[in-house]
Amino acid sequence: MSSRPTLATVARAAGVSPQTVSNVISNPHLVAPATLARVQAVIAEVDYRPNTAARRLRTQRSFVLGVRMTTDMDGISGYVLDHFLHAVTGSAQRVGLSVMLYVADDATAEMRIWDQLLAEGGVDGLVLAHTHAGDPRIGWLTERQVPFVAFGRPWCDNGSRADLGTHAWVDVDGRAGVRLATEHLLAAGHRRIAFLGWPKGSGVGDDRLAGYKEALAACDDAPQAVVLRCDGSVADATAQMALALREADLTAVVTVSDAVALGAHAAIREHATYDIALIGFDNTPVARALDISSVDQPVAEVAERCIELLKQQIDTARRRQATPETTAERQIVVRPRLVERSSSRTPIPADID
Amino acid sequence: MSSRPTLATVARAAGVSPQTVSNVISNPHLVAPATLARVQAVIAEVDYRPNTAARRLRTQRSFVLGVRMTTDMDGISGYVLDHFLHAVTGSAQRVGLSVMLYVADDATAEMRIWDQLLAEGGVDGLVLAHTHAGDPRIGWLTERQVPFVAFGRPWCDNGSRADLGTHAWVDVDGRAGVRLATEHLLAAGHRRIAFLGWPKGSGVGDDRLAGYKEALAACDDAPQAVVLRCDGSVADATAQMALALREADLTAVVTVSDAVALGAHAAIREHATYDIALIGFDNTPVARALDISSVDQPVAEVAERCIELLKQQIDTARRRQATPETTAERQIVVRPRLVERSSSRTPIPADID
DNA sequence: ATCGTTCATTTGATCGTTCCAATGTCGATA
DNA sequence: TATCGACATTGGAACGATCAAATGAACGAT
Repeated sequence: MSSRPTLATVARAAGVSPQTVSNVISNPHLVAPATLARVQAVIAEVDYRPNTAARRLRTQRSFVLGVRMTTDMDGISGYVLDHFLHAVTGSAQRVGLSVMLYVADDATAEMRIWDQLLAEGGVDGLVLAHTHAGDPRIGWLTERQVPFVAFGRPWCDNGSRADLGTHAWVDVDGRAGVRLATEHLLAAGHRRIAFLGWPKGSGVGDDRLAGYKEALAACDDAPQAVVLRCDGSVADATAQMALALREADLTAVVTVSDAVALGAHAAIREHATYDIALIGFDNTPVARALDISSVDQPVAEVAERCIELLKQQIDTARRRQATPETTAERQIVVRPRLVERSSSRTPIPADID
Repeated sequence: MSSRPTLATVARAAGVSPQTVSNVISNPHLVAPATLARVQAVIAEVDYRPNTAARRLRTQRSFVLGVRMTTDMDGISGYVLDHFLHAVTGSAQRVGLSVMLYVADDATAEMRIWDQLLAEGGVDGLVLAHTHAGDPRIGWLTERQVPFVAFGRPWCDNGSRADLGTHAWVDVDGRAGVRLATEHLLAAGHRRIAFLGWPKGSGVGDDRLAGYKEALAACDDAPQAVVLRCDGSVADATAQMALALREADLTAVVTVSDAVALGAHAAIREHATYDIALIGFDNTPVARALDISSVDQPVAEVAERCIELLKQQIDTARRRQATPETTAERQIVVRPRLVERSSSRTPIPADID
């Protein structure tokens, strides 16, 4: 009934003290080369693995990140968060951290859970998503000096974009993404391009819309902007798109999301007399399935950056230093890319324009 | 600079020994009512929380479950696993366990990670998905007596259904689900119902197909079975459905998945001269968005059962008893339900039949 | 009055690691 | 030769809880 080897076991076998074995594992540079090799050989031979519970107790660190498990009822866009979570787990794993999930019904419940996790020493840091300006959670974490990073800027949902906070976040440049999509259509010769977005006032939605306008403004021909809006659901997207098809002579549409693109797709199939180019946003399986071009969020890169920022905070917080980086260095925007599919390669009708 | 209170702190304040405080928390029934109340008052007052690292070190348990984070490239069906993960996290949380994620590229990598997690004392048990007959992982875990439970039966993918293993699993009765869907259509008067499934040989797919056949066989009118197959992709589903529409006079279709339903939906919209009833499987956001009826997998219940089974194993494994339950008691099948939407309420054309 | 039980509580050891400070060794410098 | 500093290693304590066994008190049975 031999139980797992411990530091002491290895130490005895290698003829050194437990502390030296500990150093071999955590601070190899403190150990003389010859000793290092010998101890490492013993470690390999007896298949020693450090006990994380003991390490956590002694170091007062958990090496664990907390992430809230959400299920967007909207669903189609939940895909992005799902992939983000996957990427975060991978990135964390690579730097010796692990990801622990929790669920909470609302912000209050979430803070209650944090309180517990932090008090019990369950987590060293947190990864957030869906932050908004004035989000109580941000203040809560900041006050308590809890290391955390958010996926997404804390947009103001009233339309203003004053305060992007001082906390660490990583976001995808939605404006650049939509601009990319619009420019792609312009380059293909389209001159009657609509943008089908969300209601005015959503930070993310307005940002993406801005990208559309920028692209048009930068175009020599200066085509007229056609801004359509829907509530974000597939059904309403279909309705609004159908309506627009009756009134305007469009050759292309850029949508604020793939859910909306799906709705637009249906309307086009049903009501358009000729094929209309379509580009969505998020590059979800639905877009892939229906061969709809879409703007792809580089979630893997976002995740990698998040973990970097978080690890920095955790490491410096431990040494009780003030965080040295400036706010700007802790707020990162990454560029999305356009995934071209057949939906944006439709021929432009000759009799239009 | 007051750090968090410990057992000793509380013990001193309450005038008892640390062990008594420990009992108040973990075994209240061992403590006299008066003492219990007094200690609990102190605990509340100083806001004491037990340190998990210390508990884990002493008890040699982690109270953590490992779950592999996957991202189905198929995507649309990834939705089910996503919700399952959410539910598992919630159920675990409710019984004092937490969920830790890890990623792995293949079964070998996964076992390597397990080896590490188990050796380091990182997890007490595992939750698996996507098991199949002869899955090397099942043997690996069984040999090492690691508590685990799987979502889904370990189907044989060669068509036989001999061995469902002796390990614990919870699955959704796909056959019953499709039978439910088919019966619903039969009750509505449909007599020309097709089933659009996956290629022969997939355990899950064949099981669902069996439900279709059962329903038809149980019907007095005994309509003819029309079994269509596609590779599971949206595109191929569209193609196969379009083909079938040209050859057979169908009034309704049941599909093996929502991805396939999406494809069928497109084909119907494009090629059918009259509206054809449609029922999918998985009740994903896509089905909801397009108002397609679908068979809903009760993932919350599956998760709850999984956690129950797992907790049992963990608790008994710790006491080094042989697991008392029989295999049958550790293999649970739960029934899905049909979510009716407009896609299955289409009128039946009069000139057919 | 003594003994044996049960119940409530305490004592002391232990889980496996890392922190902190001390020790010993060596070569370089004065 | 004595002193210093840099380096390699060690000893002892501590992290905060629980286990296992011992103690003490209360109480009915003998």
